[in-house]
Amino acid sequence: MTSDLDLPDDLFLFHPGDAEDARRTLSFRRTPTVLLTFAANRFTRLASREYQARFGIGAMDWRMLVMLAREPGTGVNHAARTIGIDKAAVSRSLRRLADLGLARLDDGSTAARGAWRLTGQGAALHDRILDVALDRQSKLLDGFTRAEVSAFADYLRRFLGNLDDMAADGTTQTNATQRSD
Amino acid sequence: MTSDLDLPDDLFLFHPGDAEDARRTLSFRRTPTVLLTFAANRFTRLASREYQARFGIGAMDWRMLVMLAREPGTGVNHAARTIGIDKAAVSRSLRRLADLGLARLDDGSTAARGAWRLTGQGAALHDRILDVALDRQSKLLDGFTRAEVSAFADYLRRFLGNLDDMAADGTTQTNATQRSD
DNA sequence: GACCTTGTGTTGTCAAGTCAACAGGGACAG
DNA sequence: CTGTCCCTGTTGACTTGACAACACAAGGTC
Repeated sequence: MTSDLDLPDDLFLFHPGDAEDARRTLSFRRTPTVLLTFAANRFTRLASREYQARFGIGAMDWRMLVMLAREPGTGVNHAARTIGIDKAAVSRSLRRLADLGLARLDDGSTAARGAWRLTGQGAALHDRILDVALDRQSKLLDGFTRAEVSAFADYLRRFLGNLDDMAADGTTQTNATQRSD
Repeated sequence: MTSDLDLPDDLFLFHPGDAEDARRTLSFRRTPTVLLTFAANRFTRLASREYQARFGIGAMDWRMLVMLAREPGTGVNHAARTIGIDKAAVSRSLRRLADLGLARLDDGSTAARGAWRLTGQGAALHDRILDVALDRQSKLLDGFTRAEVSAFADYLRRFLGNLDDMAADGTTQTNATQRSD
């Protein structure tokens, strides 16, 4: 609990300089949660548009491709918990991917416990988009040293951990996101 | 352009260990854009739910309260550019806030160029939520030193800057988010 | 003053994701 | 074997934000 000592609220507040009738409120430039939200929204929107235009799938479907590339045989629930979105959205995304011929159910899998994997076509598309995604990311991390990138990722992981703690406090059901590798 | 030298793609890749049929793809733990998206999605969802339950407004409306607290007399377009979301969403949010008696148009402002500000009730609600928001954020930054928080914010700002550059490259219209304070 | 241009705000439509309710299969106790 | 419980996945209703098209006022030019 170092935060109470080291992080006075004042650090994050915007103080109306020449006053008029502005109020004491959040600083946009110094408040991590604000910056985080801005950055993620803009990033997702841009990526979604580009992937849709170039490859015909959205950002959500791309995430599912990665998920299936990483863990063939994944089910809806596991995927939803891993990437932290609703299982309904996952279910619909998988249906889209199946319709496009990019993913399929394992032969032995029932409707109740589906095991999904990429088709050959899906794997090929995944590899193509992966190149683009890495290129985009390298542009977005332009100017970062390797150590800074590591620190950035470390901060985000810790933030996510605290987020899981907070979510676990609020609800009985432990719905915390699973993260591996 | 240090990134090309310092950031080999390999840094971000997940390598299937015991192989089976997993593919080379993005690492979830080490890829900043992935972590960023996860963190922001989960944060917004949790915050939205809590604010809705406790105060009857969503995360979007809360952002507008902050915007109006910071710059009374703001118009739809300026607000949309500042907080980086669509002006249509801003327009509808302002209507909601007006219906709730939390915001109002300046007396002298026309429909075409509206100047919005908080009502007394809106200002009071803003101050109440601000306390909650600061408390939430302090929980989420638990374990961070002051220096780390600064570095975190700095990375996010730089990321956002690169994002704006990328968006500017893609489109003629310079739609970059304005950030002040 | 009439015209054009520009910027602002509103609205219709669509896609995406969440929540809640439900269907259906497995596992397990008796 | 059978009933119960739990877990998984699907679907419908709803909310939110994005995109695009439009209406409209303001300002400048001739």
